[in-house]
Amino acid sequence: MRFSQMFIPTLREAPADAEAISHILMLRAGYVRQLAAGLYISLPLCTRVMEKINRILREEMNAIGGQEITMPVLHPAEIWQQTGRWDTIGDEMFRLKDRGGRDMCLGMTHEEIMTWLASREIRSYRDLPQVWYQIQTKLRDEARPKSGILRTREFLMKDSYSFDVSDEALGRNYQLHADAYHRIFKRCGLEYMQVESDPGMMGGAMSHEFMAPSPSGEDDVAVCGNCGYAANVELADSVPMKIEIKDWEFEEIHTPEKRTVQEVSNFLKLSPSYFIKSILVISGNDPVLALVRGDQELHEQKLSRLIGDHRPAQKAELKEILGVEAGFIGPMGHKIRIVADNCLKDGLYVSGANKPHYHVKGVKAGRDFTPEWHDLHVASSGDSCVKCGGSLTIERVIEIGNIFKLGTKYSVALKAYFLDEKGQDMPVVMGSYGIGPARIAAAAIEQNHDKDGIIWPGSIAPFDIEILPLNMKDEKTVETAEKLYRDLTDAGIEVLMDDRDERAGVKFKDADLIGIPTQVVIGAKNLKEGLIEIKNRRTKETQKVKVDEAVTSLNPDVA
RNA sequence: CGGGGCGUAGCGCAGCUUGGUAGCGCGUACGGUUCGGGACCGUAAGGUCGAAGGUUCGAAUCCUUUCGCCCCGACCA
Repeated sequence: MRFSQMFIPTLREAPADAEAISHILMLRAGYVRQLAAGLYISLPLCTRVMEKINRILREEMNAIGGQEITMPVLHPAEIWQQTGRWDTIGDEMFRLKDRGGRDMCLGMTHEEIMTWLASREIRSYRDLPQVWYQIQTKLRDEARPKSGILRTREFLMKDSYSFDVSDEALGRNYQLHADAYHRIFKRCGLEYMQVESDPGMMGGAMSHEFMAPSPSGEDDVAVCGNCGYAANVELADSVPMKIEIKDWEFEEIHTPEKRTVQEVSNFLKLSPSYFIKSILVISGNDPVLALVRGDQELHEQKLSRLIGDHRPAQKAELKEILGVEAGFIGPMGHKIRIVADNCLKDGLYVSGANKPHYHVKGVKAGRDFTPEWHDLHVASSGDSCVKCGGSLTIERVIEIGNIFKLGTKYSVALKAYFLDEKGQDMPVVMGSYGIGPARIAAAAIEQNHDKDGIIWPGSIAPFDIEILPLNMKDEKTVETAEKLYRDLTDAGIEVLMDDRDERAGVKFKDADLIGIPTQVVIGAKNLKEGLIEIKNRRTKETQKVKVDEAVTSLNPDVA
C-alpha cells in the first residue's frame, strides 16, 4: 500500500480531550476519529489492525471447534423478558420500538439469542456439543464511556457460547476456551494474566478474566508473587498484614471531636491497624453492623454476597439503632447482626465507646462482641496470599477477555432442552466467552509505545514493513524503493511505502507515530554505496544492508 | 446519576475579570528557496465565538436556559 493512497490523517498535537495513551496515539497516528461520546470511527490503519486481531481470533476459535455464525444486533424484547434480563438490566440497554409498537432492544450480549437458537435446533445429546461464535457489534448505553476506545457504547466483541450435555463436558469446553485465550493473547503480543473473577449477574458458577496490566485499566487484580494466585479485587481473598498483639486493659478514653479512624489514630498516636472500623448498613429492613480493621476498606461486594443488597445507614437511623452518633460506634452490646473481618479474631483493638466523644481501648472479639466471621476487606498490597502466604501485589489492568460457566440458567429460561441417552429431557449446559478486539489493540498500545508513538507487536501491526524513500525527487531512491516494494509485496510481506513528496523529517515522525515494527530507510547517501537501512522501531537499532540482500534480510521466512 | 472542568478557524490555544464587533501557533492553498528527524520566506483562504433567550446604543465577554465533550466517583450482564 502506498502512503499517498491511504487515508492516514496524523496529528502534530493531541486533541485536548484525550487522556489515555492509547487514545492519544490512536488519534495522533490517524487510526481513529471520535463521532460522539463512546463512538469511534475506525480509519484504514485501525481497520487493518482489527482485521489482524480478528483473524487470530478466528483461527484459534476454529481450532477448538468453534463455528462462526452471525446474529442480529436488533432483538425482540420477548426473549430478553423470558430470562428476566429485560427488567434487571436497566438503562444500560438501548431500547426502542418498531413501527408496530413492539419492544425491541439492541444487543449488548447474545446469551439470549444464542440460547433461543439452541432451544429450537438442539434436540438430542447427539447434537451436542456445539460451540458457536461470532465477531459482532455490541451496544451498551454506558453510564460513562471513557479512555478512548477502551470503554465505548458500540464495540466489536468475539463472543462464543458452548452447549454441552453435562457439567463435565462444559468443563472441557471451558478449559479449551481458556487455552485458546492464552494462545490468542500470546499471539497478539500482550502481557496478560488469567485471574479469578466474580460471575456476578451472569449467574454462572465460575468465571475467569484475562487482564492486561496497564495504568489505563479500570480493574484491579491481586496477584501472588509466590504461587501465582491471581484474582480480581472484586473477590480476591487475602490475609491482612499481621499486627503485634497489644496487652491492653479495657479502658475508656476521652476523644473529643475525634470521629474518623484517622483522627483518633493521630490523636492516640496509634496505627490505624489497631482500630475497629464499624459500619452500619441496612439490608432490607434489617440493620447489619460490619466490622473491618482500621487500615482496611470494607468490601461492598463481599458484604453483598453475605447479606444481600444493602445501603449505608443514614445518620438518623444510626442514632436510633445504635443509640450513638457516627464516629463513636463500637461493636459492643448491640442486639443486631454483626459481621466482622476474620483478622479481628485475635488481638485487642480500639473502637468507639458507643458514647459521644469516647473510644475504648482493649476491645476483644469473643468477649466484648461475637460476630459472624468472614473475609470482608478489600485486598491491598502487602497482604498475604490465602493459598501460600506469599506477598500480594495489586495491579491495575485492562480486561481483555472473560470466560463464564453459565450452567443451565439460560437454557432453562428459554427451554433449551435435549433428550439424553436415557430419553430424559435435560437442559443444555452452557458457557459464554468474550474477547474485545479493540481492547486488545488499545492494550497493545498501552503496553508498547514510546515518546514518539506506537510500537506494534508484529502480529497485529497494520503492516509488516514501512519503506521510507527519503527524497522522492532522487531517481535512484525512487527506483530502489519501488523495486523493493514490489519484491517484498511479491514475497507476501505487507508493506506501506511512504511515497509522499515530504521532507525526511516528516516521514520519520509519521513512521514512528504509526508504529509499524520495521522501517526501511532509503536515502541517497547510503545508496551511493549500494546500501539501505533497516531500522527496528522498538530498539531504534539500524542495520545497513546491501540493496540486493534487502529482501532476504527482511523476510522472516527466509532469514 | 453525583462532583469538577471545558466548548472561540481543521488541531492546540489567547481574548472574557473591566462589553466597543476576534487574534496567535500549527495545518491548508498558491509562488519561491530548501531536502536524513515535523524547513524558511512571501501571499491567501478559513470563525453565525456550541445553541436559544435576555440585559445593553452595542455581547465571545454580563444574566438565564439548553446541548455537547472530558475527568473523578457510582455503575458495568
